[in-house]
Amino acid sequence: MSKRATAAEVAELAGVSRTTVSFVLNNVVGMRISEETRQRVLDAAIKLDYHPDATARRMVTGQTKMIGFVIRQSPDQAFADHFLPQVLHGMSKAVSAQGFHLLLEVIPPENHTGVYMKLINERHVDGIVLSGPRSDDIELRRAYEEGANIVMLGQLPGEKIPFADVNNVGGAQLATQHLLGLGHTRIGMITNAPLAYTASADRLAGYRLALEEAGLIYDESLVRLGNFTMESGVKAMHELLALKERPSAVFVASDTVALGALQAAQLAGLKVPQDLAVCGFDDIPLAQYVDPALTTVQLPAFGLGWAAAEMLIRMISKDKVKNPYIMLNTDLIIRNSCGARLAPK
Amino acid sequence: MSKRATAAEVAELAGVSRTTVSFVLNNVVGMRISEETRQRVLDAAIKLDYHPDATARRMVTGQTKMIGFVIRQSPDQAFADHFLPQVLHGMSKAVSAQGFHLLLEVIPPENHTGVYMKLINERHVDGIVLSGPRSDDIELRRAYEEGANIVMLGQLPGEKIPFADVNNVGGAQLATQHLLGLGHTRIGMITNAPLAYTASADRLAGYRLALEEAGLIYDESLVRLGNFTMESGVKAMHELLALKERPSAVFVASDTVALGALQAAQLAGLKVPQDLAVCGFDDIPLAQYVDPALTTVQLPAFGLGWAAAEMLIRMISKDKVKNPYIMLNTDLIIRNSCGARLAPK
DNA sequence: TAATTTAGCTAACACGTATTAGCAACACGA
DNA sequence: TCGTGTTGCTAATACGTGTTAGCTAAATTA
Repeated sequence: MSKRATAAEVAELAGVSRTTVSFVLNNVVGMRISEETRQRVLDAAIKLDYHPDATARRMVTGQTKMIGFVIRQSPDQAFADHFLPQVLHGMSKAVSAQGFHLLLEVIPPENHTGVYMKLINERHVDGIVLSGPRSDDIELRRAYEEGANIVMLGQLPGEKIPFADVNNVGGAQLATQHLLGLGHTRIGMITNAPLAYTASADRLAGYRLALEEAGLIYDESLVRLGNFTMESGVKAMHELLALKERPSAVFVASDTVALGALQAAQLAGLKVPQDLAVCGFDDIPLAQYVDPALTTVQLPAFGLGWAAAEMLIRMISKDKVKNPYIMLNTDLIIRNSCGARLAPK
Repeated sequence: MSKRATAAEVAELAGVSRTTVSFVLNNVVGMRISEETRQRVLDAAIKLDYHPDATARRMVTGQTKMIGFVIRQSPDQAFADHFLPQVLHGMSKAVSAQGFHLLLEVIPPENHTGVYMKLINERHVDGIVLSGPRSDDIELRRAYEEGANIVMLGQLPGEKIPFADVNNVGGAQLATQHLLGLGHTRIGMITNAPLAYTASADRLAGYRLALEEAGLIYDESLVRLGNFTMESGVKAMHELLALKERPSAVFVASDTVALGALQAAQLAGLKVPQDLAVCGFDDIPLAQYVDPALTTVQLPAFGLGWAAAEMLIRMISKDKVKNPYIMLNTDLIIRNSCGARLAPK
């Protein structure tokens, strides 16, 4: 590797001082440089293939121009999730548009939290986006209180830390309203996860809200809990179908769980959507390929990543962030499993 | 944000020199420090919540302890690919095991290549893993010749640049041998992409090799070209089935294309695998959910990421890399579409 | 002509660390 | 007493840049 050229060498070749080189190459305003000198410097820089050293620049500016993306989940889980790539894409776009770079860090939950705090403490980055925050993370809270630049992906109830999240309530409402609009009055629900998960509780709340807005009463006997897996969907649907007055539609707050639910319904001899309407949540890639194609709620994954990174960079730049709590809305993707494409009842 | 403590402040509090602080905190061997002094330094560091500044450390060591992962594809494409998350997972694991960090950079192909060379030129990273290298990338070649630490994910024919790649020949061979072992003698093939793509040509070569090893002659009329999409699979399969002597099995060198092929076969009234055996390539998540579940070749995505990062770090550390050309083998995942689970013919 | 401004540039400092060379005090053997 | 080690520490330098303060000579003004 040929030795790197420094600004000093450029200065020498151009016959000027290092300061002048800096002024020319950074286009510093207010500094009087003659056109001739400027050209000499530029020529020298090109001739020596000079590139300013990012580290030295970091040193003197005090800015790393880097943000960290910390994934605080089991790697297997985080990387299996189709959601992640799109979030990354959004972050990448926002970050590079601002001349920043993206540092990716995966911290298994069992690891001590200090591991990712090092990113901030040792000044590897100017701030972090934290995916999968945990409520028992005391170091996170302390870092925030000490003024660290942190944006969470997903919210922690009762915390004031800035976040970007999906409007789970609204999304569930959307799905439920859609089913209501198709004439269903007895609509079951299977959650995506135990209610300890904020997203899960919110989706249940959205379901309930839609029902009550429509003048229906919320009936707890129509609700079952899923836990991320297809199997939990099978079990839950099985129970719902065993009710003496079974629902004519089911909102499943997770596509994966919905796949299990679909399977259970078909196993019970029901045709979807003719005998039973089903609506999912997440819009996983698989959703459009299963039979019947799954009507579902699409999450703004790209937008979420983009918004989180954008807000973080604003915070770093000391720009005013009017509202550090971002909620992105969802879209309803209508396919075949809900019956909207059949003749209306 | 409370002011950061520096090593100098720790030194003052402990009543020693800054040098001593450095020796103690870095456990420098060969330096005689009395137990009492050592303790005083450690206490002071804790009391001041001291964390060494990564930037200053980079400055003096000349190492960034960072590697860049450059994705030189259209972001939409790169992030839609299920392959990426697993590769990232592998890299993340290798990288953190060596005390390195991972910088993620997405460069759309239309962008000037200089964009990612800045990562090296400006010393943001010690080396890069390049995904989706292009043969017309002259800056890449020049950087390599100048001694830059670069590992490619996937190979560029005729280049000496280190790479980690999947053994596409071997994988295709595996799939074809499997079909041969089931008694098929007239085996068609649909490629994953035009043959200009190395991976595509390699998979075709593996197919041919397996046939010839089995004493069969390679028949070009049984081969069709796919181009990444389901639609191309539909078309190709349609053509193969229209042959007057149609194949009894088809090896499709891409699961996505295979989905289209499956669809076409079923549309033609054929039952898979009874009437036609099909084998895919890639093992996309969908593969196990379609009906029939797709027999396919699984790529070592995690291993690929891990190996590439690992090798790069070795190069950076000036460790001898015995063989800078890594080829990882594939696994055959036997499901239902090939007929291996039926009674043997 | 003297005083002031201005154009065009540079000297010097700061950022926070790792590391080499060396210094003072003391112990020990001859 | 002198030389030779050894223990425990420190002074000083280097890394490559951004930036403030200031300097010289020429141009302008009074």
